[in-house]
Amino acid sequence: MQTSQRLDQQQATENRRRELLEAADRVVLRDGPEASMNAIAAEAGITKPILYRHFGDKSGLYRALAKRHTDALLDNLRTALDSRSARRDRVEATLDAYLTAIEARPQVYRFLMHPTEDADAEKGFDTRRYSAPLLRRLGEELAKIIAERLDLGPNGEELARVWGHGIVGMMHAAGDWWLAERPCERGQLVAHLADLLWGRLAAAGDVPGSPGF
Amino acid sequence: MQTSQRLDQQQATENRRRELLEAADRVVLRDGPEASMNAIAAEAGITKPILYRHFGDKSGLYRALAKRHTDALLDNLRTALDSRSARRDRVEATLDAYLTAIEARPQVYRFLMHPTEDADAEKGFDTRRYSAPLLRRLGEELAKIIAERLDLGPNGEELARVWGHGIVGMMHAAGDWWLAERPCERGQLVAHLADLLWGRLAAAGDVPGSPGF
DNA sequence: ACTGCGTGTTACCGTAAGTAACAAGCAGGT
DNA sequence: ACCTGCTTGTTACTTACGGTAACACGCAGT
Repeated sequence: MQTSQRLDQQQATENRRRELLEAADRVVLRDGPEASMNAIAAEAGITKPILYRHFGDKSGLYRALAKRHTDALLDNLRTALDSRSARRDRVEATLDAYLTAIEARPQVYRFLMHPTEDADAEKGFDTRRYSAPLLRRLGEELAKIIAERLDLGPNGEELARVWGHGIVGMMHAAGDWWLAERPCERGQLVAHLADLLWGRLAAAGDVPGSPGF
Repeated sequence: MQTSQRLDQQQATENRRRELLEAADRVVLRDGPEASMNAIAAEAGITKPILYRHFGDKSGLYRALAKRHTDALLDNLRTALDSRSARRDRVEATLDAYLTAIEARPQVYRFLMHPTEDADAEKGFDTRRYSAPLLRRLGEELAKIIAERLDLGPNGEELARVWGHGIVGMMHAAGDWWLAERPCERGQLVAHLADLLWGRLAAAGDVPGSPGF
């Protein structure tokens, strides 16, 4: 009968796809995001056209690859956010989880955050096409959580989305810089960022004689 | 005499360089950051090798181009930060200046924020090579201002740097998302972000029955 | 006249993305 | 047995881009 046949086939190609993604992963981890399709195909023991059949084009492959890692990272962050403790502790745990992840595997992180652009550019320039997909997704995800757990009054939906993207951006930029310069311990960075979110910027005093801030 | 000669010549090549940069600017504004060296050369009415003589390689040209725009943007932000008013007003003015800039010229913004990577990758992967130069520079600049104007106690230097990069990242990510989705007016976005920096996240109440945040 | 230097060219190389076009294995139906 | 259709795989190609070599012109100053 052909229906279970079809299912077998479907599963087979999905397995194949998974294998290819794992090979691509190895190459990207080794060579960075600029890995060529040829190199990836070679690692998988095959040649280019098969990759193209499975993933359409390079950005397709990279999207699939990014999804895997993003899903994994999001899981980590969610469990950190769901720990049963005070809000500040949860926020710090989440920041820490993110920083731990990018510290442990900077190549993956670089790949996710600075992807090679699609560059099809269909019509003029579509701004939404040109942003790091991980950033956006994290932002939306955080926005959802904020919106459903915090009482932000009217306009809360909008506020939550702005905050979601803003916080994720803060975390990303600070993490990026920290990873490059290593100016302090991870725990320090987490504390500093939490302080910022907790309004210490607004509360700080001016330096006497300065034009003020 | 050769000394004034030398000066004339030097100025001449600098003028030429400026012309080339302006041509490159036009192309990048038209075609986006993926503009080819050929296209830029054509726009300037010349051919590739001259570009390479002036700028070394593509990333050299792009660095020069980015510097112009970054300088201009930084000027705007600085004057916004220097306005004589309450801290919150100044912060909002700065956010607004940034958002106005990226709104007015999204192509420039895209070029600055999502640059094509250097990818020489000398030794393994040097993380600091792979980040948007504008973000870093803005972060450092803001850190300097924060450090010199706010009294942050011991560790203030480090705190200021973390905050500088964090705030810039927040502004960037939120702006990026806002530019793509246009979920609200600019003024709204500014207010929301300022609220976040002013600690409203910490102060908000839990939704009753939620796992908390 | 010769030298030096900056401007400009054409023609080329290497590499990478992406695409035919074709070959082989393996179901199932007749 | 034979054909059909589908998936997997190949080789060989095109196109485009970054970058470079080699050469030619113009134009100061000695």
